[in-house]
Amino acid sequence: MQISKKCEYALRAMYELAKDKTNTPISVSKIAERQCIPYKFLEQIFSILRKHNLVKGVSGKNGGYILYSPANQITIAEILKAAEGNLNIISCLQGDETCQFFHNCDFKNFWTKFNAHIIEFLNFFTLEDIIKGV
Amino acid sequence: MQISKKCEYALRAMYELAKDKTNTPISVSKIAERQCIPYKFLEQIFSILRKHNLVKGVSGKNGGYILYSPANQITIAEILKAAEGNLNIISCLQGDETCQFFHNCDFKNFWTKFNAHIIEFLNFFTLEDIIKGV
DNA sequence: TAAAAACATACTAATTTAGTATGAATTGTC
DNA sequence: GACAATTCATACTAAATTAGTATGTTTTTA
Repeated sequence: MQISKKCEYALRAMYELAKDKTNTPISVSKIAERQCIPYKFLEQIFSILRKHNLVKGVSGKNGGYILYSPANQITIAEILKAAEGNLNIISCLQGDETCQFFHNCDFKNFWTKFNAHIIEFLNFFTLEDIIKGV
Repeated sequence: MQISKKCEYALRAMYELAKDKTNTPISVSKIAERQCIPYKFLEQIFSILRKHNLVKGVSGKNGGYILYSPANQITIAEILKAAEGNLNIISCLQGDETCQFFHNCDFKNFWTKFNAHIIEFLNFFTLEDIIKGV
């Protein structure tokens, strides 16, 4: 039940982009430095964020990344989902049928509600909210 | 952000005890069999649950475990917290000062709220609720 | 006294997480 | 056109965590 470094870094990186109002690309190295994130690890994370259309990459000199959408339209859920792959708290919720009790599970209702509760929260807040201090 | 097997097993084990209305001890081996949990792993889990006063152990032949309190007084939060050690979603919330931003973190408000949201949910439901179908 | 159980602790194997390494492709500047 | 700064791509490795085993001792009932 821990938030991974990857998720934390993804959020912090997106936050750095969101804070910048110049709308010019910011390089991975600058963000890595500002947020104390290992450079090469962050490069990987940006690659994922780009593939999920959360950022746009600008190649070449003076290149970098910018947000794909306005900060008030990017939810925390989207960022975490991209970084983590999914937002399911337990594998049966993503269709892992290897569980003995997959088709008759006394906990499925509970897990489903719990997961929905979490996702509802993460969907509610955007990057803009973090900038405003939550 | 995944629920560990340990947590899942702890919940299932507690649930097995809660379902039994005879109030006589149930052995680890019976619960392991009923819930398809590796026996020795489950023994360890019960040891933890006992230390957290969630179950009482009865040694010797015909021994086993019984719930420490009525099922409607044992919350899911208590069980998960015992199994996991804590319910913090991110290490800074449990006082990990190694983070660069420990004293000035733009995300602390958000994580605190998120964590509270999760714990509130887990505190609300008891074992009895699971038996009733959530 | 034998069997069935909890209780204790150390070890190991598997998996996931976090991070490195290497290099190709793109683009602006001199 | 060369060079530098950047993204983009992919494979590898090291550290940490999770999941599970192994080897006992102690307690209690029949």
